[in-house]
Amino acid sequence: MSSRAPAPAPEPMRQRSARAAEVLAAAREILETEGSESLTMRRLGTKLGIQAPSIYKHFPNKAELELGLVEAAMAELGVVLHEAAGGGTRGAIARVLQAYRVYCVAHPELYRLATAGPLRRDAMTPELEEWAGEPFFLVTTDEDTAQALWAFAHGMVILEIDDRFPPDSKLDRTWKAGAEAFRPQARG
Amino acid sequence: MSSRAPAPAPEPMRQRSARAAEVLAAAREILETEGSESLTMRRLGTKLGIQAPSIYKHFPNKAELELGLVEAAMAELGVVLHEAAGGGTRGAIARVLQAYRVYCVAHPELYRLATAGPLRRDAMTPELEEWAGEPFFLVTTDEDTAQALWAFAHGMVILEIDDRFPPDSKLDRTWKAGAEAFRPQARG
DNA sequence: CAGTATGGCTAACAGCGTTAGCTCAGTATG
DNA sequence: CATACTGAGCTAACGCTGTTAGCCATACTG
Repeated sequence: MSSRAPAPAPEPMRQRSARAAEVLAAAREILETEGSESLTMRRLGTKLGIQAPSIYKHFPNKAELELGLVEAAMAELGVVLHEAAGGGTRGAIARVLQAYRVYCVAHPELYRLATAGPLRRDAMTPELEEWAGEPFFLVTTDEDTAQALWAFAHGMVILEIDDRFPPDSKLDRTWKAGAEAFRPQARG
Repeated sequence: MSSRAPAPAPEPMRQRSARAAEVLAAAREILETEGSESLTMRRLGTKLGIQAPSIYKHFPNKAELELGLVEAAMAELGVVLHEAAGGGTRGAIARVLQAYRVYCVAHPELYRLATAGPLRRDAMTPELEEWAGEPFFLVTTDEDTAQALWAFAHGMVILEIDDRFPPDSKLDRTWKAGAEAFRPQARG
């Protein structure tokens, strides 16, 4: 079905202290501008005008801090995808794929952090993941196809980000081929 | 076209000293049985009955050692895929996908190592990557679809390995939905 | 005013990849 | 045979990482 639940609101972000939010913002800036290898506790401390151990007054460990970044990324991506999924069934799959690509390629380090390795569902805001992925279900006819479409999108993005495709690849065409394959009706 | 080059032989592996091969084998065993976090120079040295710095007599650095593992994985995967692609066009896509899934899920740590982050093409055996991916071209009608199919397969595998799908997912059905979507003819 | 939380600090630890420099066995060469 | 060289091990150490312990000042709060 193309209409499921009425998009159950983006989930209230886990509330953090003002200083913790600053830490998170600084971490995000380091990650996005200098890469994941530069996101160290000491580097982060320097950016905040603080010593590294002081960060532990705001986050119990680095994993928890990264989890904050991941949640933010998933929330943002969810918004983008829901916007793309809304507004008519006509070409909805292509729109969602396009939105997915644009957001993820614009935030490669964040996306890699969010999708590398196992997901710590226990520690995450419940149902945030589910909500963010919902648009894929909204634009497909069944949930198997929705998951397959998501896998395609993720594969494309991560391979594009990591520069894994052959150097002369025309990725616009690859995305189009994928969107075509998943189009509900017979293809041309 | 479904018939391209006649599968240009699996590439001769870069020749290494006997001891280097032993190091590589030990590294692989650690990686596959204990996980990537356990693959440290000191742990590897212990397994070989050697001190960590001695490993540098055989490999210039850890990255080069890992690259050896990646090459081995790609060669093995290439063989598996070529076997699956051969033997008739009937259901070839499904067979290649199945082979991809079986091999990668059986070697999750190796696969993650091989596909995480940018690929160092300069240091790799030339065309090994191309050859390993060739089966996707052999079973599709055009190269855009081939790349899209590969992206789907990679997305599925990496998400499955990292346990990223919702807990109750029936992944057999998801794979089937993907194979169905990429089937050359109109779908049922 | 006393007490307690907040948020900094320094010193330090274990583990990581890696380098420098030594040694010793085996082989090849004069 | 003696010499030199090369391969492959060793220890000590460096700089980096995340993290802990313990100390101290400031600022609310009863």
